[in-house]
Amino acid sequence: LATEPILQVAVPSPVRRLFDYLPPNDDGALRGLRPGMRVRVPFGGAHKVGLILAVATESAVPAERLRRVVAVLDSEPVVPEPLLDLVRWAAGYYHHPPGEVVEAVLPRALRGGRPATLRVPRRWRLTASGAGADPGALRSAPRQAVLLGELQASPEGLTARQLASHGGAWRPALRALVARGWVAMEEGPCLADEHPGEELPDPPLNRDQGAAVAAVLAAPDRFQAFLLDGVTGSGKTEVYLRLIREVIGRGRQALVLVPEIALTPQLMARFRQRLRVPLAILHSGLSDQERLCAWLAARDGRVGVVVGTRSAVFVPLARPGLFVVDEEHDLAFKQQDGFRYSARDLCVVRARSASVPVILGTATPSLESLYNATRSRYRRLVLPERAGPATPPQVELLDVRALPMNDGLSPPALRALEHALASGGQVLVFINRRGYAPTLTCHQCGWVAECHRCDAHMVVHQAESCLRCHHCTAVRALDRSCPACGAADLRAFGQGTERVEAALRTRFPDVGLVRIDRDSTRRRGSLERKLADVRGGTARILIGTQMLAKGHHFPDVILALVLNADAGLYSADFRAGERMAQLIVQVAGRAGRAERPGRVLVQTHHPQHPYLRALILRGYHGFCDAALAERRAAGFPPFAAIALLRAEAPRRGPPEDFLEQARACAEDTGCSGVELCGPVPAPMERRAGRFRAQLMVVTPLRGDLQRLLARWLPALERLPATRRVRWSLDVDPQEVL
DNA sequence: AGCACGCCGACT
DNA sequence: GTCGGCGTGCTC
Repeated sequence: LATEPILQVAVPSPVRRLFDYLPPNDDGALRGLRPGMRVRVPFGGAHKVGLILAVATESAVPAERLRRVVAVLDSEPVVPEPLLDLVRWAAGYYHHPPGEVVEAVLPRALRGGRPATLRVPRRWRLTASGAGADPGALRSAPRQAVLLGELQASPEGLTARQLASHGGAWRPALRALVARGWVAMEEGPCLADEHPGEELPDPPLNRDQGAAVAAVLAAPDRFQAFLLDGVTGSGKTEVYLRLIREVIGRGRQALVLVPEIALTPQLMARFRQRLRVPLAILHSGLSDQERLCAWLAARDGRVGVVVGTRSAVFVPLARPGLFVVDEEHDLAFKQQDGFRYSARDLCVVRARSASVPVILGTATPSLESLYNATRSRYRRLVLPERAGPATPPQVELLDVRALPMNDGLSPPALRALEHALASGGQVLVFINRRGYAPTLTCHQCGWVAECHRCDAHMVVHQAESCLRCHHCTAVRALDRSCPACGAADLRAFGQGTERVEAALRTRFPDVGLVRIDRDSTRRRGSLERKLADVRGGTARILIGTQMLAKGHHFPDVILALVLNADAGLYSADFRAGERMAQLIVQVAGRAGRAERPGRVLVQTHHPQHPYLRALILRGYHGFCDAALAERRAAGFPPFAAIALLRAEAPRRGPPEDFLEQARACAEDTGCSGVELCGPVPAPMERRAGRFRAQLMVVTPLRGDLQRLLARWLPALERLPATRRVRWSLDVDPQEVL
């Protein structure tokens, strides 16, 4: 039949295109085949579950090669149209196979082709008022009375199946009990309790907060991106809360993205106290069913707010009203493998197509966002003051050149530490390296413990008595004598959190101390326990990696020491300086309150470095001015758009061959305004046993980059050399390593 | 990515 | 004589 529709399907495969199929043979299947429905299709030898992205009237594929859909898996689209738009946009922008983009969007529970319904049955249980209800009020409603009695006997709630097993027309009675407010339906563990006992009163907004709220509410039905640039403690969350409540009041939903799971509970707790709507959490720690539950609830408009990490940017929303990206500068919003999307950037794209505001909040804006604000693409809202009675900490450089160092601590740093402890305060020691020491070396022959699979040193982990590679999974026993010369004179060089902890325990044996890093918080609940020790005052010295710099506030910390800031100054990655500045400011933001302003000491061997000087003398925005001037001069982002083509293989040759051919392909496209850098070996060429190389594409104009990529990728895919490497394209890479 | 097909070495 | 190596090509 000439009139048969052609279904353009995204099939899970690394191929950068859609596949055309004919509708299934069974009768009636033609009715309403629409984009967003899942279909089972023959693909190669097997069957796969794909998603219809478009329905066309004709195909470029010869009719004899078209195959038929085996089954249509949904009677209604599972993915609503606005989210399909995001899929199409993202697949185009990131030049990623649409089938893999769909995999990122669809909850795992829907990828296998099972019906888009929860297997966790709904339950009904008594509410607080239902538990205290007087059964006498139900004298004229015997069914309700029976039902109430059954529910009273089952505090964990009853499912529809359980209720039906008692026979009779239970549904009207149940509906009546729900209407009385005595019984509530429950979806499952992913949805937070629907109604908190009491809504806390609003704290007053200060002038800047009020202005920020008013600015966003001035046009709630129009797309506008706001950069909420507020120092730590300035009350950004309160601004989000007020806006979210307005949005909910208008019957709309809000999506709030946070960089990591650890930050969701505190934000949820706060939202729960203040918002009388069902909330959903979405992060990688959920089970498939919990995730599906939250996803469906958001899609069907049954929750007012979704709080989630990176992948939550793909949650469908029935009535979006506001998007919030908290800590927008955080690297965690960029997926670092596979489909390398930026959740922050996609959030802005979503807001634009939904015609609603998006707020990017942070104390340390990324240079991209700051630049967007100066170009008026974003509107900047500033919260310059801490909301409570706190004063910003004083940041000072500590020139440690030629000073005798004790386990990474200089004498002035130790004196400051002693002084702070003596005056009854807490101290935070920040060192961005876990383990005991980054190097183990033989003092007799110079042998260094290296990873067999990476171009990296093994890190000494004293507590586990082992050597670990921080770039792959390699672990081995700590050598007792030198494997090269046999001498029993191995020494650990450099410092990690574990060593600083040991040194400070020896020096301050009577002072409570906690170490917070990935190693010491691996066990469930241990982070919470440590944070409780800090808040309760039993721990007065906190040592940790950047885990410590995120989210938590420690009001009794009156001194923060940054031990190794220099790592960010001379890195191969042009963003390293920006990350260092953000980290220092974030660490500084953890400390101090009004009566005890905090002090931050940054140890450095480069006190004259322009980045550090700008940061100390003129604050974070002073640093940004300096860094932006340098980026402009170098022609780097945000003054250019870049993409990185990476390749890796077990041997050294193939990645460079492939990238060399890729470079030739790029030149053959004849695109102008494009600069190709490389191919060059990655800064750590061998990692986990694989050799890595990269080719960077730089264009002053973003449009030129997209034009090039659109022509380049099809040519790249045809290159025979792709067979011998694993390759990937990273548009807007965050780590150029 | 999988999975086919296809052309050259060590085994029953 | 075959089982099987992984090089190349395709998936509507």
